[in-house]
Amino acid sequence: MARPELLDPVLGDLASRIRAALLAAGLPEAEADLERPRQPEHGDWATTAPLRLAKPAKRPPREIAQALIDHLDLPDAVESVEIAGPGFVNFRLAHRYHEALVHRVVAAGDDYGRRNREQGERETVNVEFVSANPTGPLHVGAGRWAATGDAIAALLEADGHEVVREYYVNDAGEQVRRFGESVVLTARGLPLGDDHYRGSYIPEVAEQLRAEHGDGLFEDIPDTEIQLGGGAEHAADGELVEDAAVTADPRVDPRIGARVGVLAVEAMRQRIQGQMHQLGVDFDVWFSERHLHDTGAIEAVIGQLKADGRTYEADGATYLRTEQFGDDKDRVIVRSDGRPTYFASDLAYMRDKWERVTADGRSGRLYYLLGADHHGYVGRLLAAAECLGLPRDRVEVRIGQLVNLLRGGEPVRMSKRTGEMIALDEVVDEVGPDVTRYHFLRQGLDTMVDFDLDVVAQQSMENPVYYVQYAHARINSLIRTADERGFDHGSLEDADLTRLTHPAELQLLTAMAQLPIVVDDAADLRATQRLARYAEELAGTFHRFYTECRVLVEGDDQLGQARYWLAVAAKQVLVNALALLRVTAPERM
RNA sequence: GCCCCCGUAGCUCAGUGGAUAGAGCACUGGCCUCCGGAGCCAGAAGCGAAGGUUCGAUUCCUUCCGGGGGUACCA
Repeated sequence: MARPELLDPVLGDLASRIRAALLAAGLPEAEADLERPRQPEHGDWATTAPLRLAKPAKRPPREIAQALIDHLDLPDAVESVEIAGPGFVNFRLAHRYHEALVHRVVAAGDDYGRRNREQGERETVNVEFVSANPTGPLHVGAGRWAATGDAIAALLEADGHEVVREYYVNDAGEQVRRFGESVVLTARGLPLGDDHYRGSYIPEVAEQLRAEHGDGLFEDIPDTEIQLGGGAEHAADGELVEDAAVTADPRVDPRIGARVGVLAVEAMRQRIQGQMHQLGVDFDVWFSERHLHDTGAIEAVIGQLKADGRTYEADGATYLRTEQFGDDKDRVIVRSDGRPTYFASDLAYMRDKWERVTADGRSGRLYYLLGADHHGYVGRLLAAAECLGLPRDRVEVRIGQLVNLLRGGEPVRMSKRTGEMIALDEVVDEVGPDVTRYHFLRQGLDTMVDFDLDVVAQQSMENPVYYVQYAHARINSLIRTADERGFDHGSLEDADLTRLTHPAELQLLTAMAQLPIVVDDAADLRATQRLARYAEELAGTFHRFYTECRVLVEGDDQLGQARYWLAVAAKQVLVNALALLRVTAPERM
């Protein structure tokens, strides 16, 4: 639950006065909640304290409400108070509150809506998202995690926390060698096996590596000359070769497959980084799984878990006792042949992240954003956190439903096996980054999203992002026109904001006042759609204001100036909301 | 079998226990020679079903119905 009283000094003042009044009236202690009534006629803010107190105080709610009002020392910023319905107490803000808001917004500028936290209340949050395997380009679905993870990170930052945006690169394991084999076979012009990766990007990677390393890269070479992973002896590469005993394609020397795989994976990772950047998403950390192998972090965490008595041996394998922490069953971390599982990497990775976010005594938090296809991981990740001794409430795993890619209402088949797919960058090229991001951000994570290329490509109200951007472009046009006509807007200090009395003006002001609360709320719930819907609402109130209230009015400069500054402030709020969604605010469109 | 998500207007979706459940699309009808009509105003239309908790349930719990997804010593 958002706490408006913490974000707005006026509301904070009101809340404490309510608490004082309840106390003075001899009522039991209660939260002085403030919420916004649905109906505008019910005022700007309301408290439900009397309804909550009815039972403990054994008095009717309306009577309590009256007692509250009788003892309430009404602040200047509140114009009126009344009892309504079963026992709500409604407050209407005085006009000076709205006037002060314009000054607040303009003074705060880009910081309006952002919150400062004391050191003790600030968390360092590691937000891990996308983390798709670098064995192929990203598809549209990854765009959802990219847009959402990035916006949640931005919201947490605005809410006063420190954030690290992180991508976990699965650049170790058998899939790397298999990916390498696919590239080698393609480079040699040989047919691929059933287990190989396909798709037009494979020949592209083969060509790129050929250009960078020469043809010899794909040829089998004598044992004495082989070098793994750019010369260094990588444990991961050693494992790759060992794994190959069972699963390798006989046509490709596993050492060649592994070596090419490592290079191909890095090439793919760079393309993914480019895809992310194109969407406006730039990660702070690209964390290599290989790094965990190289540094012995995996063995270390296994050793620690064994020492802590979290494991047991069965059938020659090592199991982690995750079931006692809510997982469906205990999980293997070391296979019977001695190789660690991916889950073991996950454990080492989690420990590494936790050490980073809690370094220097900071208050850390781990946030995982996963697709519904990984929902089975939630239980084991949370159990893993407990096995590692991490506080459970500091590890958050959120699941988002998947994306359906459509064209003209028909599903676009995507199959990794046949390689038939439309990559994320192709989609973004077609419809643009703003539309792509916004389309994902305005819907909750629990809802499955249809991404219809034909619909999304339309520049109409099928895409509310244009509605919001248009409001911004309109304000700019307004300011431009005022300039061209030599309109004297004066200074904000001299503007007579008491002239802003039209209902459309008051609605706009009221909407503008909500941004800090919406940000807090959305950050708290990790719900980007809150912010997107708010931006639409704000744009709507501006459009109505624009239609009903002329700014460049003839013969009333004072009114024009007041409205001019209102528009300037509204633009700032719009810009700030769009910035958090990482959607551009165009001057013209 | 077990687990997760969803079911709100004709369609796509908001709505974290509060008062008369909101937008967009689609449909119908309007918008003064004037700052951008990608806009504004008006109309009609809805919480899958049944129980329970609560002063109060679209929201929390149970069951049922309907739709989507997940269930490895895979990666």
